[in-house]
Amino acid sequence: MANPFEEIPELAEAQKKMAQKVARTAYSPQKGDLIFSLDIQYVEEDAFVAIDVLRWQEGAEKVYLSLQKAGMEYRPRYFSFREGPPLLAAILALEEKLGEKASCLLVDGHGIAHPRRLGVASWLGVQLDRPSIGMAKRPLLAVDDPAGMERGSVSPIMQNEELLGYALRTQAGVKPIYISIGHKIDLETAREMVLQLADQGYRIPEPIRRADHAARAFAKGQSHLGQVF
DNA sequence: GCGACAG
DNA sequence: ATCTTGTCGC
Repeated sequence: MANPFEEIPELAEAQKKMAQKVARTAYSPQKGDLIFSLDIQYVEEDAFVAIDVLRWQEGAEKVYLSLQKAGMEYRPRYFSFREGPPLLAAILALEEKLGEKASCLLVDGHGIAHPRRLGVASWLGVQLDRPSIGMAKRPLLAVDDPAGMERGSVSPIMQNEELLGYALRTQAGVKPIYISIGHKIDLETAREMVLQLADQGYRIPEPIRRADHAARAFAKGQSHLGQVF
């Protein structure tokens, strides 16, 4: 690739169109709601997907593993077209197996805190028409660090006059993570849920950590941290 | 003109 | 994301 930062007009257009479907409606998690937290490790084009399943305010249930294919090569700003399809396929297969659908998705990547407001969390939320939250370890849009060093401190991710997300300090004195709505949720609820899920002293929310660890082991040929389906 | 951008 | 050793710290 001569220039990996080059825009892809057809996909940029698809992003704008899908971004118009993002709903900022409220979602209030209820005790017992099924939450899927997702991560992928890649070995070339093989996508080793891990889905952490938990019930809100009840606790972790299990991690599931599924081998899928990457949607395309990685390109900056087009991450959703690489990681979205394998996540979507794995989610649908798992919901079929469980006979139950997730109430909300927690995704390792951005939601609307994206140049065209279509990060992978929004892509997935719109595809499934389900509440989703984006949670990234690095910013895509410019943002300051939260002024406060205490757990829960935030600073706004702004684009023009619009609030698109927060840099959120999940633990005192650690680097923030970057959260935004994916679909069918409001930013304050997303912030509260992520903070509540990052309750074990780590910067990254527990269910995403579990998915990351399980996907890592799975990609290395081990599946002892989850159930393959 | 050059550099840089989730995972 | 992945490629990769040792090293520091809880």
